[in-house]
Amino acid sequence: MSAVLLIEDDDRIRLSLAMALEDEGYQTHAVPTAEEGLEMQRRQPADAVLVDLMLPGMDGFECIRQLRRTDDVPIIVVSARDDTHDIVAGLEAGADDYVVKPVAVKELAARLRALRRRGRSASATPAVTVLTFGDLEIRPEAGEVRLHGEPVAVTRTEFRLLCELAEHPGQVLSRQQLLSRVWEYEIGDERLVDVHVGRLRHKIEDSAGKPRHLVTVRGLGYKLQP
Amino acid sequence: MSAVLLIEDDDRIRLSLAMALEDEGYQTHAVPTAEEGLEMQRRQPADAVLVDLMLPGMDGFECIRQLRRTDDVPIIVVSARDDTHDIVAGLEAGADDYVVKPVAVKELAARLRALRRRGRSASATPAVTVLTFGDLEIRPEAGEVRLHGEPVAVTRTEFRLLCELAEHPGQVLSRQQLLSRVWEYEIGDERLVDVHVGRLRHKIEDSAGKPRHLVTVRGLGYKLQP
DNA sequence: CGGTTTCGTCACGCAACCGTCACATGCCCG
DNA sequence: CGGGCATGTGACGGTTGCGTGACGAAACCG
Repeated sequence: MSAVLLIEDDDRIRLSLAMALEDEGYQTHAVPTAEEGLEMQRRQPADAVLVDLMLPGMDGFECIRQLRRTDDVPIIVVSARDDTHDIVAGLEAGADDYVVKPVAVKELAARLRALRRRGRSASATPAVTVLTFGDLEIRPEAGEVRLHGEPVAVTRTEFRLLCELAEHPGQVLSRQQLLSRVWEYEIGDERLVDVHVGRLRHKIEDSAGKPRHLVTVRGLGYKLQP
Repeated sequence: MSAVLLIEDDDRIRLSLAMALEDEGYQTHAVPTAEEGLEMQRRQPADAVLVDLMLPGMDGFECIRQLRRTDDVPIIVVSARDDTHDIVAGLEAGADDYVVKPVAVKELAARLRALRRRGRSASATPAVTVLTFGDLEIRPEAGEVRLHGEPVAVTRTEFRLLCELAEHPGQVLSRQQLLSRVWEYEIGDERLVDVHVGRLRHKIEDSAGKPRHLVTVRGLGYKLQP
């Protein structure tokens, strides 16, 4: 599965294209402006970018140039304008391909595959597994936790606790189990777990009062909701 | 200067396109059949191939597949047929791009440049792997490190440390793992790693206080961020 | 042989983290 | 409705982890 970022201001086209891409098996993020697209790509890089040229605010050409300053991601221009001048300008700005709307999604998918084949191998891409719980991402090998794509600072015990829960999604783990697996205490104060769960919640929950991920099951323990 | 092979059966198009490409600065070989094209590419490989789909004898699809068996050269289909089915089939056969006739030579040239930018395929360039982490480049074989394109003087242990981290981008490596892989100490003072990391940081980070690449993950170890 | 670079060790100090406790809050059930 | 128990939370030392500067030994190089 690969992720695609779609930057297109026309609501109808954006939504329908996004849905069509999802159907083709692409995880799609769609935004209406170049600014949002750049922000998105910075926070959560996609594997390919589709960009319209005529956008409110920053236009597509400038968007491509900005992207190219830091990113080697495949870029396809998807524009209604079909004159040679625009095509050349788009490609010269740094795009890899240029298609004219309306375009069949099958064709887009084929062009994405062609680009991926060709794709640069040199740039370093982390090969880390990601455990996803809604807007919460956990990368065990990277020692990293992200909420809404933003890295969250988590301490070592909190991280181990979170990983332990994440390895058993939706399953309740008792305080005793957690003590034993995270702390390697066979006996100890179970309240210790509460404290760390509490601290963790403030970091990975939008509202610590009403946790959506790290839920307590009264009398039994805690679990991490998918 | 780069050489282009044009495979197109229509005499008028072939000749006019070849001339136009010459004007754009491409050294062009134009042939009317797939068989001749393959022979040509075998004897005198061009840097890019333009191929029509409807050809007498072997058709364009088969021609592309044959080419791809031995050659990683950029291929652009130049066809009169503009339906999705053909486009997808052409790209799936191994082409990198597909344009519909009539096409402006300026556009063709821009697409060739875009492909060349992306190019760098295994067979085209000698494999000097370069690991890129934003503005940081590491060439293991060359024993070279560059920051913002500027070479940075790094000692031998620092270099090996850096390579070890770079080979696992985004992954946390513990001090113990680093000691064992870089120093081949199975036991030893883990603080040794800290010291070298610290020294390395002063060289490859713009601000050693707030490292952007060589990040420490408290309680776990270090990692190199893409 | 003298100077320079690199390496490993050590000690110090700051900052972050951890575990404990005490208290507040909320939930269950009679 | 109210007691009792389970859980949340805030504060507070003690501890640990990490960055850093200094130093001597070893290696390297002219």
